Amino acid sequence: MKIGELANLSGVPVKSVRYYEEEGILPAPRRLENGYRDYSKTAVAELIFLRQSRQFGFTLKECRQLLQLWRDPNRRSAEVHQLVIQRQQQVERQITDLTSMHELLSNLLGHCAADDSPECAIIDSLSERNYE
Amino acid sequence: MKIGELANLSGVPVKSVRYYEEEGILPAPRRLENGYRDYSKTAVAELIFLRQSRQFGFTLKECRQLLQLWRDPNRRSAEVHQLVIQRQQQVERQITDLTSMHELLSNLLGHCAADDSPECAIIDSLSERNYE
DNA sequence: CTTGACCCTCCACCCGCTGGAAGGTCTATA
DNA sequence: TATAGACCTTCCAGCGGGTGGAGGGTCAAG
Repeated sequence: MKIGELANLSGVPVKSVRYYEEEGILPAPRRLENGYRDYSKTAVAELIFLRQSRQFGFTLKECRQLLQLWRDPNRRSAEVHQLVIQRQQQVERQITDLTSMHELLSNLLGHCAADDSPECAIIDSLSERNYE
Repeated sequence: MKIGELANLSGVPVKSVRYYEEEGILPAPRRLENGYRDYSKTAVAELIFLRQSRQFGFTLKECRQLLQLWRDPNRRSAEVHQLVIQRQQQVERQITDLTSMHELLSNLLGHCAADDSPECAIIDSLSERNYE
């Protein structure tokens, strides 16, 4: 199968497929006589796995590890678990940070008249030298 | 004042100050006879404002707008308010997305034995063609 | 014989910096 | 006076994770 079909079946753009190959995340496929890349069904599965992993916010580096575990019939599921735990903790941190940011933004908004006058508590607040 | 002192007073790295100038977010300062950049107190205030805005997750483009409003004595506070509202909505979206991601990760983790065996519900789950 | 849909490689760009090379300038000290 | 060290300058490269486009080759249908 050529790269276009692979892209269709996996839901990963052609450009990204070539990028993943370049980055060594996917193995270079064999080539047809005319130089076109020729993929097997395995590649479809790998790319679906990759796409899903990316959707969970794993970096390409982490995806590479996950993919290696995916390929390895002797993997220890604890290793996979560990990677996912790490990712989850990162997500938790991000949520915490964004939540406090949201609160701060609410505070700012609460003190702004939001009218035609130039007085603006938001501007004033952002001018203060906090958290240095 | 030279760029190092400005950096110290504002809490913005020297490299970033030059970058902001290059990007047209900060005006180019006058130069000393030896070619060194020479800043006024205003620059300190601008950079503090910029740093705070960045901490709230505004892009540099948005920071440029905010800074223009900051400088403009005839600004309408409604404009500032609008930018902040937009940012807050973005934060809300991010939190929503991360929260559902967190939930999905929890599901994955719940079904994984996390031991020495290769069977792994996480791997299986990531291999499925969901949400296509 | 041409059109259009593919495919190829290579280079540039996005954002928001950060690091480093290679060099100039200024002050303090031996 | 020489030199060390702390500054400052410009320019170029790289991060992650792609995306867009130029400039070309290949193939099947009409």
